[in-house]
Amino acid sequence: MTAERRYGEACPVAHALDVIGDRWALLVVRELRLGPRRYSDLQTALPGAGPNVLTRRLRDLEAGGVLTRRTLPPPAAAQVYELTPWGADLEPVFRALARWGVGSPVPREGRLTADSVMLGLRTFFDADRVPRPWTALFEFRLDRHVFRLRVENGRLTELARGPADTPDVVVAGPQAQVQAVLDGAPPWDRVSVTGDPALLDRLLRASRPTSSGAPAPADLTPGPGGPSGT
Amino acid sequence: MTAERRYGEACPVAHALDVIGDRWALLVVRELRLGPRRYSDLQTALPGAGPNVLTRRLRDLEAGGVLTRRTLPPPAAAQVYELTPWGADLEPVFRALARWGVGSPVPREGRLTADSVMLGLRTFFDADRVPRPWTALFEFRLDRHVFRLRVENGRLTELARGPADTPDVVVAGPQAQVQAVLDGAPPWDRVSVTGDPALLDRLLRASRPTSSGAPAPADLTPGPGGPSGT
DNA sequence: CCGCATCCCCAAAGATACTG
DNA sequence: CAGTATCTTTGGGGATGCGG
Repeated sequence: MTAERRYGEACPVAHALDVIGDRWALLVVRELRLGPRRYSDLQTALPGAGPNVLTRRLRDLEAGGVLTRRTLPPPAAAQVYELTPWGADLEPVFRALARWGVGSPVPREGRLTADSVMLGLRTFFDADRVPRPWTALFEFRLDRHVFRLRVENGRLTELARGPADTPDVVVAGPQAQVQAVLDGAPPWDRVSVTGDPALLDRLLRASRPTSSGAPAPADLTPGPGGPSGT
Repeated sequence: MTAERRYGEACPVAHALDVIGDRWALLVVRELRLGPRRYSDLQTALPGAGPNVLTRRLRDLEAGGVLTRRTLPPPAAAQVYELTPWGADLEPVFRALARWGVGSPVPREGRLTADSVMLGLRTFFDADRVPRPWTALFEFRLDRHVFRLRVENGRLTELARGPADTPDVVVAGPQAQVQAVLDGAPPWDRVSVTGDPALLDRLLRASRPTSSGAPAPADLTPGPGGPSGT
């Protein structure tokens, strides 16, 4: 009998870490924030985690009540992992962590999963930086990954995988270049923006990370500091 | 060159986890939330972490910019660890984690550090559940640990280690029993409440964890579900 | 193919002893 | 008091393989 690898504290924080504190655990959850995913999706999204570790984390998180394994109905009998309601309640934790992470003194560098790029828009979206009654529907295509994002009455009401129905704006291109656009750079050679670019600009202004809760600088300076990333 | 034990993602969440995602790291930070502590304080607060692990975490967190090691001025030349401003910015992360953790389907059990008990009051304090212009000064003594807690105009403005100056209420006793009182149980045999008990009751009503952001149930039911813990 | 299970190896964590 | 040294144990990274 191993000496219980948990913290063994009644503290809610320690308890939370017992559930989502293991390596890769929270990143697995992140990849489920935009909807169910299959094992292989997670594998490609998190190449650093070997199959054994990934399986282990999925089992642990399932036992912990964070996610469930569901086998899709017979026609396409694939199995997917999805967050439980309690797992979905981790949203504020992601917001807090992401907002803290962007304030890091050391620059962050490396890859970004497509999900992570899109989640950055949601994490840093600030309703106060947008005209009161504003409604728009966006579609983003990062390589093969397609997302839709809806703003209704100045609130970000939907961010999900899959195409949008009659979008106002479609942004499409290689992930790295779409990322650059979301970070404030002008549309590049291989990025196409279909529809009103002003709508996109408005969205990006509302989604720029700010160090505090303070309003963002008025100008959209390119380079680092964009919303890219959860 | 080892294969870099970090996630290697530009995602702010992954980056945050690179800094505070290692085992014990966040609990070390928790123990510094109420002010500087010495190595031995941390050791007794986190007995599960061996001295080697503790030292490692402290060095890592220092390198990560979360805390600093400071040697107190000559008279009492002890060295203490304390949070940097950026480290102190982890407050919202603790709030989010703690509020998520209390919603766990599996009951949490185990010890609680004295700091953790007191931090629960701050984490779950809700200004909306308190009369608008309310001011009070509390002192809590859990075994040898002394804390002061100040409410000014309905806001929790101070929670720190050390005695209070002319407190309105003093709660003192063995930690386990003070904990029970904070969780809603009536004062036990060895817990003394000096001053107006109604003030304490008012504080505890404002600090009960709620599953959502919803108002707490009107009655103070004893048993599990108290504010105990970060 | 997809969804893992198995194996090997090394780096971190746990435990204990000891030292400036 | 504030760690370092040492040893053992565990978990994670990486590759390969296998059944449905």
